[in-house]
Amino acid sequence: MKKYLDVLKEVNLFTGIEESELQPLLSCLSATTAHYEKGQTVFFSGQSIKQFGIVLSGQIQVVQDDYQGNRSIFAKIGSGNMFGESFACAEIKTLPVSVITTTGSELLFIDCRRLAVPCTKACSFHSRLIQNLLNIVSMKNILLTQKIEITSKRTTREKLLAYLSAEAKKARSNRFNIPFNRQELADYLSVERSAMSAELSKLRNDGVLNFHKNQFQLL
Amino acid sequence: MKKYLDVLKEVNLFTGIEESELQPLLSCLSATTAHYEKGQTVFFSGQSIKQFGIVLSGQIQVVQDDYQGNRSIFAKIGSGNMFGESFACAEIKTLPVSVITTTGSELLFIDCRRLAVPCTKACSFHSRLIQNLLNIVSMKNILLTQKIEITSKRTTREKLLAYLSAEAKKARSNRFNIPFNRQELADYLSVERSAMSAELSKLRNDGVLNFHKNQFQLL
DNA sequence: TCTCTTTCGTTGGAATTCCAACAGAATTAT
DNA sequence: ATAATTCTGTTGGAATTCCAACGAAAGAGA
Repeated sequence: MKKYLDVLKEVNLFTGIEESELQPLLSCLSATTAHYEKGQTVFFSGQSIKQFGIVLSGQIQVVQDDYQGNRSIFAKIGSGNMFGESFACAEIKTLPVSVITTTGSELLFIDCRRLAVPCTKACSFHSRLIQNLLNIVSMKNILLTQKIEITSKRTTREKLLAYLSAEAKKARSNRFNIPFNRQELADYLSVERSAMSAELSKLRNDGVLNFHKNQFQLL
Repeated sequence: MKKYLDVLKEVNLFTGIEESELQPLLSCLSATTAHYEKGQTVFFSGQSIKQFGIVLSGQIQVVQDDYQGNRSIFAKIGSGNMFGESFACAEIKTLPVSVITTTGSELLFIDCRRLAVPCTKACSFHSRLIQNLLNIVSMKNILLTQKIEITSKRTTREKLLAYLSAEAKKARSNRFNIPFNRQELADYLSVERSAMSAELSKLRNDGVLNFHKNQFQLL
């Protein structure tokens, strides 16, 4: 666990927690780690979860597949970030999404109830963690609201522009990289890959943007 | 404020709070009420909010309008429910949505920071409220995820079926009422109203469902 | 370096949505 | 009760997306 302390101290769940408190905290919470290979399913759609995860290394995606084989990507989550926290907190009976690894990954798992309920040791950090968790879940809601802004656009062109504008704003530059390949971007925008490529080419020909692989520039 | 105690004690923010504690709690939090007429804007897109609202009576919608005049409805919220809590908790600088009343409404406003930070009186309910708020924000997260499930479908037919199936599940019956008129339903599903009506007619002719106004039955 | 696999962009046809316009039904206001 | 307004469903054409197929470019593995 020590090898990941550098990662963990940057996790916003632990904001305001002294570095020296991290190890006892994780012990108190019975946190566990697990290694996953690329392409493995961490949480299956339909299951009930009580633990959420933190990505120590690697990358995961939150996805939903329909019966026709269309995949929707809800989010891509990298090192130092959390996943599944809302479902674990709400104690939902059937997870509506799956969580899969897109690279080999080390993941940390924490039981939500143990975090939220003060233990017999009356550890002082429980209330700090709950405050932090409230802030994190609120921020996730804002990200989901932004995703709805994108998926509720009527045309592929509008979805692309909404997404790329948001990425530019996040990068504070009109030159930025996106974290998806073409198929993943199409799945994130819920459109068809080849039609999206055609639309990207049109946008370039119209002088709206330039791109090369995952590098984009808004003009 | 007394007239709404019956409503307030059912609000899940106050779960586990004694009815006798409600009035002092609201005083401690400097909660305020306001009356809005139908069609008024409660929160404007772009503003920064520190307070969230509780609907005492009436109904509000969370919406987003684009420059072409297309409206997306994110949610419709009625009596006894909260709105804006994720944005207030996260202290976001620019609200990405607007909140408007669809009927005359009485709304209660609570400052998120006052709720989350124990006051000088060391009132005991702050930690209970934060636990409740975490649960509520998590549940909102799940509702947003369910909305993305709908808006990420590729066809109007699929969006309708996804939405109506979810409403049936919520009603625990294949006969149920939906809370929208046709234009509102189209805005909620992010599709065009007349095309959606045509698709509803097709679904009825295909023997998939029956409907009359806002009454639906899945076959 | 070569071979195999994956990714990306293009294309044309089928499917679907959007849009404007309209008429009739339902609702609201007088 | 009547008039005005709003809501709903229909229609046809334009616009757009999906889809399958394909070839070229890029990347990975031997």
